[in-house]
Amino acid sequence: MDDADALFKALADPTRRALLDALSERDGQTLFELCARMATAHGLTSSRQAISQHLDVLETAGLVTRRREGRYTFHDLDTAPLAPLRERWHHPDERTPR
Amino acid sequence: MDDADALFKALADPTRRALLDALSERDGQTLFELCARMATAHGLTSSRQAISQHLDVLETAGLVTRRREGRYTFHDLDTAPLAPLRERWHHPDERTPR
DNA sequence: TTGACAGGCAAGTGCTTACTTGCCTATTGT
DNA sequence: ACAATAGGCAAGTAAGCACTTGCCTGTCAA
Repeated sequence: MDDADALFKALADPTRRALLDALSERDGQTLFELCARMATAHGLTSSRQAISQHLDVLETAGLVTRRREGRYTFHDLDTAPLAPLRERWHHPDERTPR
Repeated sequence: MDDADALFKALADPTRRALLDALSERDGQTLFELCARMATAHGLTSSRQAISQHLDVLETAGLVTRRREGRYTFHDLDTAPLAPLRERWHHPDERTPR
């Protein structure tokens, strides 16, 4: 699975996109913080394990990095893999609609 | 399924992304043209029906429009649904890495 | 008119994936 | 020390999805 495939597969799930939303508001959230935030702010009722597995996928895609400190694991957003996505299929000058 | 979900699901498959690539090079291709292009330029060995179903998904996501003329169905790319994708999760001014 | 061409429709199949369940490890506060 | 906290690991399940198979419709050229 190449990088692009991992990236787009990661973005395909609404829960994972909500996680990126949550992390874009504030970096360094723990798994439990993200679980609470999903339940409240995003109205999702996902279990801890489900969220953890989603974070695994996001980490594989390079969108999330983890750093462990003591018994806490903090999650940070990395938007770098999204950069090539903006270039692709985006040539408004080349195709003027009407 | 909301719009964003349809969009990201559509982008999740590599064959569908290749179809968007092919259509971004030239609009107005027929199903058989796209089949041939997938086989040659993109090295994919997908059947006609498979490609057709992929185009259904892309059409649902609003990324491809179809126009029928006689016995031909021409396919056009529409990048408009991709626009909100550029804004989301990308605020480089708000998060300066390092 | 008849056959070839371009495409549509729908059911079935097998793999992927999101989620659960159950248990385990490590760290911290009292 | 011990219980609570924070999280990891792995197998099982059920739904989704990509693809095939088979057949049908509409269009055009000879």
